[in-house]
Amino acid sequence: MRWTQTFIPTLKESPTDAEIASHKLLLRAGLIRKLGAGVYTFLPLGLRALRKVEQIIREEMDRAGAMEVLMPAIQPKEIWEQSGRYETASGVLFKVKDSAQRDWVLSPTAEEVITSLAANEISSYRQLPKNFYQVGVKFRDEIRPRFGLMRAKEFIMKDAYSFDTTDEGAMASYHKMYEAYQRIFARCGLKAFPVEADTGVIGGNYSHEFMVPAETGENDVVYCEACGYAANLEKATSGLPKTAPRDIGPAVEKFPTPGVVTIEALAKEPYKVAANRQIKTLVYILDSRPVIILVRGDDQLNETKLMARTGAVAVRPATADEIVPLLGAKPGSLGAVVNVPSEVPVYADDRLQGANDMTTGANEDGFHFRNVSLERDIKVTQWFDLRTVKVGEPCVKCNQPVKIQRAIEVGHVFKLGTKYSEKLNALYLDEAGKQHPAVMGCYGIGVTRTLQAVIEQSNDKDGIVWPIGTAPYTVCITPLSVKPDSDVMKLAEQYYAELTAKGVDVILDDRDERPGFKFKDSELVGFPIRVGIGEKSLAKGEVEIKPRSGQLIVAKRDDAVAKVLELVAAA
RNA sequence: CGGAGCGUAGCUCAGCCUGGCUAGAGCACUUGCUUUGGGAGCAAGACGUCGCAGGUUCGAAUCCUGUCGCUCCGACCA
Repeated sequence: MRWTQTFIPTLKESPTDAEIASHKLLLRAGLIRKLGAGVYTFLPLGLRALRKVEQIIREEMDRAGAMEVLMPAIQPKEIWEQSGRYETASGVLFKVKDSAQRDWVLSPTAEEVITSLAANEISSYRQLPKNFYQVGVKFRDEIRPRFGLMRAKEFIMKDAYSFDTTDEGAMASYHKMYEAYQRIFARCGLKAFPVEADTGVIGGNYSHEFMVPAETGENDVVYCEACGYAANLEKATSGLPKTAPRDIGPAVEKFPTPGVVTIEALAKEPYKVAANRQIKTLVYILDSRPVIILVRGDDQLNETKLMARTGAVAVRPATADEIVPLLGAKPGSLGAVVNVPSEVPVYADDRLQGANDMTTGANEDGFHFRNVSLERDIKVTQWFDLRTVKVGEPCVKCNQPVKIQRAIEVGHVFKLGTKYSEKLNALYLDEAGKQHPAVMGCYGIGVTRTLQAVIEQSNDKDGIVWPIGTAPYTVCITPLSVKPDSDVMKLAEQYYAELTAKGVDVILDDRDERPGFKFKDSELVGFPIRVGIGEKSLAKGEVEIKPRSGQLIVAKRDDAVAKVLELVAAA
């Protein structure tokens, strides 16, 4: 491709709405343009990079035995109601009506469609296992689109769905995808690693996310350098011991605490109750039903765990107006010792199990109880792991201190089980003629997000530093004179023809611009290899090869193509 | 949805508080000349419903009301 024949609108300054490096560079390097919040046009260069990522994904999915299909992005409301997700995923579903007032969903994912297909087309164990995938546009009614392609209303996703006869088969399918994902991200030039993950409204019981470490990510990953344990903070547990029991008096004791409504205030003079000897009492509304939640004073409730443990679809903290009539006191004086309505369940964090000598609110403004025993004084409906892990806690597997890292989620694999196949009747007959639901898995990769993650991970002060696998063009030939009959331009044309014939993606910067301008542009866009041809060095029979991330190489004019091919092969 | 902020040329922004003649700068763009190994110089030029609607006023980019869009923080997040 010749630079003058494509469209690469680079910007010296970055538009104000870009906040993070990768978003700025996507705009500045002329890869994308914004149409509206979370909605972007891919320009020629951006589309080429996107296609590279897609191509890698297709090759690895095919290699792993999956088949490509293409499913509708417009889906009837009914199948979403059948799976139950019309309600549970309601917050992010794009819902539309056609002119006949029929309801449709713009697809955020395709479990319903593929499972309907399997229900109709697959009837025998002889047809299994199968894994279908597609690459296409997905929609999500993001409340707040952010960071360019990272969190958009419309994006490209690769989604795959496996069907097996048995749980073991499903695990095998899962692992094939898990391995394919590792290959895909490595080929994209990304440092991505798998972590244990929550399954959210997709459902299922086993799941990993593929994370790219980045401070601008929207996830926190807990990991242990000693043993390799890694989990999303929403899922992670640690090896902290339970609260140590002590010798205590025979009964709880009420004491006045006027104006004290925080853990911190109670920890100070004159009360001096350490946070780890306090019970934090929270009231939440789980699917419109109030519950009391107890965690230790120095712990934070993890709302994702709360949803996962209770199966709730929507959780939110109760408001003060809801709490007062329920427990008789305002937040800050709440507890679960007395005055707990019998229909309100009490869920307590495991770490409080067996704890005593604790202090908690008395459900009376301005009063607390001390000398509280969880066992003796509180009727706990159910114990759960509900707390959020903190940096430095002992690893749940090996007891070494864990670390926490921000990260971008680029892929997610789920073992779904039979949740969808049961609801949508994807049944098969086994050898004995007995009917079973297929055991499913689903596997997503955010393609556009992956592209941006590559840029977020690979850039410097001058611009993007494309890994060779995802670069829109691998080589940029930069003649410093573009006069058609000049030796410089003739050689540039020759290199262009030779490299193109060898299957290398080459762009020839044939713009009649000053050298500095062209150099800056090629570095901003980030082509992995630049071949510079100038009159002065050519007079000595030399040209310059500049890897974007390495030292300048001076090559003889007749060796340059071989040298470039060598660099491409080595990458 | 709660909080904060911003909408003026393709981009970055000034002007608004304290209303006043013809709405500005830099970059980008067009033409010419010069320049030619790290985002050139000079000259000339083109580009604006000042987000939109209404109001106040002799007069509104500027003040008021409404509305739409965008950004950030929070909530949310397959």
